[in-house]
Amino acid sequence: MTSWVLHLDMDQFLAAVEQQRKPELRGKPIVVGGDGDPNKRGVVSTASYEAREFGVHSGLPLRTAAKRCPDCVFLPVDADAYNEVSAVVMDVLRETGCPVEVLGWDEAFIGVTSDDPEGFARGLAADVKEATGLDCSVGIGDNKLQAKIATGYGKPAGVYRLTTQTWFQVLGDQPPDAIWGIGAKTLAKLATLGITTVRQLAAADMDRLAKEFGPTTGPWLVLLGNGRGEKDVDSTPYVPRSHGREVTFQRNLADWAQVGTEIARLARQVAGEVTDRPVARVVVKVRYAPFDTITHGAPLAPGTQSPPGIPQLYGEPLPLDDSPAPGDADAAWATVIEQAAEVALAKFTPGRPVRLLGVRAEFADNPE
DNA sequence: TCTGGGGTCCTAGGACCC
DNA sequence: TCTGGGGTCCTAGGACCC
Repeated sequence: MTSWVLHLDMDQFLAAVEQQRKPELRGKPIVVGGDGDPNKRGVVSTASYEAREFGVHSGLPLRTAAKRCPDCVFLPVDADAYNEVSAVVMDVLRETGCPVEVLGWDEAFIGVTSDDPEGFARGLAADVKEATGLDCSVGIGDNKLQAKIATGYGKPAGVYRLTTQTWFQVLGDQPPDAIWGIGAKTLAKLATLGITTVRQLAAADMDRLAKEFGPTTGPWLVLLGNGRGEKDVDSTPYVPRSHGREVTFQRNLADWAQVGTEIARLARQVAGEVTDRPVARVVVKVRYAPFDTITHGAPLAPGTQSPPGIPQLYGEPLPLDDSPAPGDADAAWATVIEQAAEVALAKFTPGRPVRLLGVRAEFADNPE
């Protein structure tokens, strides 16, 4: 018996969920993104395969998508619906008894020991189809990197194996951004070093890349080029490091007083959603027009870091709210987050038109 | 008509300490 | 006139991913 990493990825997940629950949309070009209005600022989250024929893909501005595909049906992102289907998919995977590491709504790694990983993968896909009615693809590899890349070759609704044995045969002549973790910037920088293929990246000098990309990233890139990666599938539940909210305005904000109002609103929203963990810092993000983005943060004072009912990490715990007016503790907590956001906002230079504002809480009890 | 919203992790520079 | 060197923590920004 050999141990494998499998990577399962739902096909055109958001679009497939919508077509599943609205049969009249099946076989049609549909786009899920933003609030479903292609005249507003927003991008495509998922396009159905029919829409992709028109050059519509994830990340494309909705307005551009509407131009390329005037007959596309545009739908808003309905997170509750996708969460529900996602939970069904992940439960099917966990029923195998294998370790399952969830990557998002529609992806997971599964650690499998088998002499027939293709058979196992096809069985999984059949179980997912039976439980949800939806197609998925499965990649098989010696590690997570290989499995993740393999899935792309399996789409749609297929199974593909990519191993150390076949790595260079499949990817050797591909550009480095064929690898998960290498994007446009790294691709361009590698090109300036004369590295334009996976094979060349694999053969590159680690010290040279360490000088160019830093002591961790440089050697890591060479390992990626060789198809090396983590094998361990970790099924322990994921612990978020931060939680935030951001908004892009349909029209840029010119008035800085309005910026303050919006930051306060976002801060109180975040406070209302952070109810069970202490917060170390609040970070405010401002995206100016046209698109340059600045962040500034402010730490929470020890003794004020925990939401109501949660012990402080340091200092005296806040008393539990047993006053005759329930909600006082919640209001105090919202004020703590709002004031930290105000301190962070004060570090910005006011004046320029603002396109996006965000507030993010960084937890104080993150692992490592 | 530019370019969402939710995140993670790494790097580099300054502060600070011994 | 000369102002080391190492370590750690904090902060802001960059790159990437779904």
